[in-house]
Amino acid sequence: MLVQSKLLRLRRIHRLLPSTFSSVRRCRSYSSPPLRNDAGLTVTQVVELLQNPLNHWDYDKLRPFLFEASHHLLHITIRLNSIPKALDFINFLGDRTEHHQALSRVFEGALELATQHPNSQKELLMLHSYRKSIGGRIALTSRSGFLLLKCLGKAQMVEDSLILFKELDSSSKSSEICNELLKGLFRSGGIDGALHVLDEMLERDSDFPPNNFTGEVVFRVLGEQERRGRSFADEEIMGLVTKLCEHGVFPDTFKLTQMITKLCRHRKNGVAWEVLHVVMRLGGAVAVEAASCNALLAGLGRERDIQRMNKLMAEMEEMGIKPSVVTFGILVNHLCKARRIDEALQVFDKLRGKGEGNNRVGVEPDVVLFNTLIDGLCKVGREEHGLSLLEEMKTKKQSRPNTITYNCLIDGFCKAGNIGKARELYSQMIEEGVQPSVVTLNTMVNGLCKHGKVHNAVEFFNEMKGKGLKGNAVTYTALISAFCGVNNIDKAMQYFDDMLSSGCSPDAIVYYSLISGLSTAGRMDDASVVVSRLKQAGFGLDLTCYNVLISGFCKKKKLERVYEMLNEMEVTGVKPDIVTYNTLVSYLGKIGDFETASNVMKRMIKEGLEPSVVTYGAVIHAYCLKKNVDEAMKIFEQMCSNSKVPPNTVIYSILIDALCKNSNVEKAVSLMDDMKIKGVRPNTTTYNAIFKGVRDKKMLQKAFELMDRMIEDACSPDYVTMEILTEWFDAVGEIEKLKCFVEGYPVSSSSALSPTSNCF
DNA sequence: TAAAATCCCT
Repeated sequence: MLVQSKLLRLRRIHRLLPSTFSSVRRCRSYSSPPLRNDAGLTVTQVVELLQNPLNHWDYDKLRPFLFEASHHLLHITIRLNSIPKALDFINFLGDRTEHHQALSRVFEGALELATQHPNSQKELLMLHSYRKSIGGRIALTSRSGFLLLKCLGKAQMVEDSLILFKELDSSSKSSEICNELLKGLFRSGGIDGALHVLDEMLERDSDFPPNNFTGEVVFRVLGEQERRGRSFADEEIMGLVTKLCEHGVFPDTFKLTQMITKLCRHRKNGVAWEVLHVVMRLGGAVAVEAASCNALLAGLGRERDIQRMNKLMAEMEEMGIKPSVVTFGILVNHLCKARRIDEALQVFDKLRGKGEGNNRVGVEPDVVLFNTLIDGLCKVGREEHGLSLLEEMKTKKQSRPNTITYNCLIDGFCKAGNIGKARELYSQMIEEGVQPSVVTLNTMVNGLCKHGKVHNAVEFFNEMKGKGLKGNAVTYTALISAFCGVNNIDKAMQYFDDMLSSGCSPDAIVYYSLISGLSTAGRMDDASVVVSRLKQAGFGLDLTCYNVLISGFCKKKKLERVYEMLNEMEVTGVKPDIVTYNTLVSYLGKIGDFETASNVMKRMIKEGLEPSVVTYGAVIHAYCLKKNVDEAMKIFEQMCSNSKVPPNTVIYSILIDALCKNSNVEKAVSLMDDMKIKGVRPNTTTYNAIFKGVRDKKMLQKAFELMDRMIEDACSPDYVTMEILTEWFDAVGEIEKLKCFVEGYPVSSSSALSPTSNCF
């Protein structure tokens, strides 16, 4: 009976323990009032007693402390001020009593001493190992559990943490302890364990509900960019946020924004939306500020989700969440990217107070907003309007034009072909003291290259190098593509080497442009070298790159290399598209391998790819090469009746050429008429084919008629046309008509006007 | 400490 009542009393004391944290801290000054046990000894006297060697310790004098006031043992242990002595004390008592509370208190004291130690982490771990070595016979107090979990968490000892947590009885568990465990588990990537602990904390009427520190830990982890171990499932994120908010624990603006940003970056707009709305619903405008909404708006904008952007903006207004200048920046950017530039300008005018309701929002447009608009205007060819905004910026202190402002405008004028204005803007920015960046350099170089001024581009680049501005992968891509474009492959290769030796790190695109240039030039060996260099640099080929290479190898009739590419595509998981199949079908048709060509087409259809006009063209071309024009015409008829893929200019040209070569000029002429009816515009190649046919059949009148039609179609003759017609017209004495034709006058004798009079 | 703007390949 007596023992039982004592135990009960002890348990009551025990329950008070979490609140003794602060008193423990106060004890560290070792100035607690003298406490006396039943044997008349004060705490100070006991501490003195324990300073004696171990064999002088008197258990009987100590005993009352063990039962009457075990919490005094904590003070005594701390005042020993020595961890080895504390351990002696534990061993001494452990040999003499079964009383767990006493041991627990002394152990707690030892842990407190360890936290004071300069190398506290090591000492705490040592005490943990000690406790483990005696089989965990020492029960843990709440404070002990807290200290040990904190240290195990730091040491990332997940297993030990979990075991320790399980050992704690539920009355010793507290929110603080759970938080420490969570922190440790998250630190070592043990999400599953952490979620389990959180489940307990988040239960209804939990003894250790989540507090703000729990929120700190959990929300920080949810917002982290990358983490080891597995990441959270969408439902887990939603569940945690919802339940924590239901317990009144909300993320701060920073963490909420970070969480939403992360979700949006991982293309999880749906979850991001839900998260924000849970916090909005449970916490209201106090818990959600514009920054978090901005993060979601930006994510929605990236996915072009206009509807939800509008909905969120409306909700912000309804809840009284004040939009910031960034909010409007995102909105304007989105409208510009959707090419809805006039709506963007309307929003902008509202901010400037130019529209109706003078600036109700109280947000001044900043540099970014101006830049966004200027870029938007330039991208739709309204660079002059952009220029007027530049002037407006110059008059405002808070939004002076910066490098990006000029970059946008320079690019706009370059793309519009106004290189002169682009150069002028460049000089202007230098005059205004706005520093050009590598983007400025790239924009100018690319603009000059795209307008046939490769030499000027090189000059500009060298000039900038002299000013200490280095080029990057983008600069070299522009130059390499330009030199490939004018078939100066050696120069392109030289720039590629320059790039590598100048220490510029190439991106995948610069490799792609060189591979494409080399392949189109038929230099497949060089292309292969670049491919292996690309792989060495850790990049992979993409679909278009494979297509370009396959096409190059086909032209060189290197079938084994084509198959090599196709195999590689399969291994690396790059799925062939219609372009790949068309290239193959076209090649197989040209070498006359109809069987393989038809197998490839079957596979293409099996893969769910519909034959395109190019596929039909390849097949028709193949039949024509085999002099099987009848079969080619049959396919053509099929295309005409199946309106899904109507024949285009190329298909007509192929057939007209083949019919003419097959001496069926009448049919070819009727196809020309068919084109006119169907509204398919012939090009120079088409006319060259039919001219050859009518020349071989000496159908002079038909030739005149076609010449007039060629002029009507605004299609100009090239050197092939002239070759076909000159000798023939010379022989039949009609060379004057050819002159008229070249000048763009009608020549058909059925014309009412006298053509010759017009010619001279 | 998080949220909006510029340049390159097919």
